[in-house]
Amino acid sequence: MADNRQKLTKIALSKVQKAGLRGLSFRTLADEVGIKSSSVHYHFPEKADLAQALIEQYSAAFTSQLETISAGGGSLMRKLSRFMDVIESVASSDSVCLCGMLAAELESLSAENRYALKRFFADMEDWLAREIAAHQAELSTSLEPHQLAKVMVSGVEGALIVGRVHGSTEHLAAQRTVLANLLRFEDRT
Amino acid sequence: MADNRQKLTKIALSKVQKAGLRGLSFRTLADEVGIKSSSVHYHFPEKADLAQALIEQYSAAFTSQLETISAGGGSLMRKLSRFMDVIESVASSDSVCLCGMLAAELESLSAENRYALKRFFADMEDWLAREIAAHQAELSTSLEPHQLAKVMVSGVEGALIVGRVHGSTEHLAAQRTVLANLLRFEDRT
DNA sequence: GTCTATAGGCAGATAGAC
DNA sequence: GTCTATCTGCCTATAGAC
Repeated sequence: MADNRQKLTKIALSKVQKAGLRGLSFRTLADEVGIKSSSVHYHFPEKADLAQALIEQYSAAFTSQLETISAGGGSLMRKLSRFMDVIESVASSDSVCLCGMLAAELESLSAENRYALKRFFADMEDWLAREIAAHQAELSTSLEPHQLAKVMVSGVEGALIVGRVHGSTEHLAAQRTVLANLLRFEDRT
Repeated sequence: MADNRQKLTKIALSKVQKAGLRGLSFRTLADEVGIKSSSVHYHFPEKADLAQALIEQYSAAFTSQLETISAGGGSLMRKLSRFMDVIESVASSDSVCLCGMLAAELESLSAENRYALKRFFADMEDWLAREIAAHQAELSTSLEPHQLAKVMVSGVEGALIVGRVHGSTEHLAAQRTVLANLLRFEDRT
């Protein structure tokens, strides 16, 4: 089937979010799809090609969700709350953010993989900074939007990784609470 | 030499902070110390034993630094700034926090390793929460100390991992700036 | 697109000599 | 404590048939 490529990326994404790229072998991946590892190499010649496909797919889906949030309008509180919803949705069942996981494995990634990773984090930061700047009047702080955005990016990635160790989502929840505290007004949307 | 055990943990620590536990092999580790891999197994029968020694050593050193900060007294700003100094000192040269790295590799760790990891993060959080609670009057927020502490733990771990992707310490610096903004008074110590 | 078969390498771990 | 030697297993990747 031609859609085995899709099955591969789908299963691989879930596996890498749990065990990392190193924790995924072409053999076990092939087994789960019901083909042989050599067939996986047909779709993705090298492991770095699979990783690249995962990052690009994941980034595109993420960006698309952020655009939906922007288009939905409303207060900054509403937007940031929905941003946290998106982050939370990837945290289920022993998984962390794909790119947070790969960032930990940075040393074993190809140059192309690394560049795509950089872009993912930069895009997230830029989106946050843009939204914050557009709603600065709602903020109870005069900190630079990009400073706040950097803290948020670090915060959610760290919360996913550390939270998983404790088997809880309390770190993400704390992130939400502190975030809300930075806002001058309550959510009225 | 009997102190080969020390050499092993020293080199292993540095390697794991860069490449992860999976990125370290008994063979290459042995090479760097100038012995054979079977001799490494003499000191650490299984890889999990080496990991355990690393976590415990790292945790003890970290705790000791936090105690020094507490004993030094001064304002909360001063203490948190020194806390950030400690975090920054592990960030040099493509390294992240040992426990942040291992947290990403959680799925491949032994039960004992996982428990030691949990304790590391819990201890850091408890220290932060304790200091915050003791200086609550200096805070410009009424958030729960443990909520703030969780955000800081997530924040610094995430900043190390994400910052490394960009080859910069800006994420850690942003953490510092936002932290300072939570404080009501300026540093007068 | 998928298969069989395999090359070639590296991993963790152990046995037994010294 | 360290060595040589080796077992066993897994990995990425490729060649060539179908």
